[in-house]
Amino acid sequence: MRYPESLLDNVLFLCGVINNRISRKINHSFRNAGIDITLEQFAVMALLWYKEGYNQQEIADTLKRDKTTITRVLGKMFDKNLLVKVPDRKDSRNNLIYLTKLGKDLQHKCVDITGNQYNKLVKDITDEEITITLNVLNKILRNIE
Amino acid sequence: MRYPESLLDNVLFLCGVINNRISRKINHSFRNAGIDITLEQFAVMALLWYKEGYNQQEIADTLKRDKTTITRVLGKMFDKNLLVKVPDRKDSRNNLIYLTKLGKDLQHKCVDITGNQYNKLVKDITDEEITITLNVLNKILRNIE
DNA sequence: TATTTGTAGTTGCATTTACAACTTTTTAAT
DNA sequence: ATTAAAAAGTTGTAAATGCAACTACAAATA
Repeated sequence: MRYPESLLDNVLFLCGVINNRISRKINHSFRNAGIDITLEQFAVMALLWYKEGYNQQEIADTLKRDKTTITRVLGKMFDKNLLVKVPDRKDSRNNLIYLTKLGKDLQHKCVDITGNQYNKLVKDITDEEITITLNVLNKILRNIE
Repeated sequence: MRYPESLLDNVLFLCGVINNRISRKINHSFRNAGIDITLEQFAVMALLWYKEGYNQQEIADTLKRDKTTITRVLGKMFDKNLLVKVPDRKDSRNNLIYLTKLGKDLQHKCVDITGNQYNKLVKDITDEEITITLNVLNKILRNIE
């Protein structure tokens, strides 16, 4: 039994706060660079970096969000002409998602920005520490499910 | 330069996902126990466990949320008669926040539930691993600010 | 003392998030 | 072959979240 006394000794609290703070920070960086996109929207673009043509459910599963969340995030990205939705001929339930030219251009700019931020965040942390942390967080994630 | 390739090798992604999943899980536990409260509302109650009479800004600072967020979370808790807002005589800008009888009763039930959940989440993780993880997360948090 | 600056709180607006309930389409089972 | 079950997507509703702009009050300064 080791229930933490202080919030900053609580892994779960820290995860929540880091999540909020990072979102704000990166959203800010995007805006400063004149890029009208949010971190959540970027997460979709980052996925499509490796492979295009996912359907919405696959995107939801990979990003570990509810599919209704993805419906709405994608909706905003369609409106901004970053993505297109192509009906799947083989299974008409699926929407396959592709980047537009505009989406691809933005993707590159955003990856630069987030890569930069990431390096700032993990400075003065050793590779070993990161490895252990990743391990612990993945264990916690498995323990939730 | 070590920008992670997979999402599950990304501390920031993991923090976000863990945050979402935990919220859902604990909100579910509360609902199953017949408690009409959310994790965020519980966070406020947990704070007041140690000391009552915080003002809203202090609550926001401690929970690392914007004060507008706190205004609204508290609003829902006032509606449910969990908290009361007392004007500060010494500085009439402040609202001092106190638990009601109902709030205190719920507080106890909720602490049991979250304590239980916490122990499940960190099972098969050593104290040393937790310590390192806390250290890393706190470093990241400082690097954001 | 009067004015400026700072702090606490609220409201309008937008985004992300999920659950419940629904439609449409596909797959499985009887 | 018809029915039942599962899967993909959307919409309604609600909570948490933050930013911008605002009011009200307090503190500092000129």
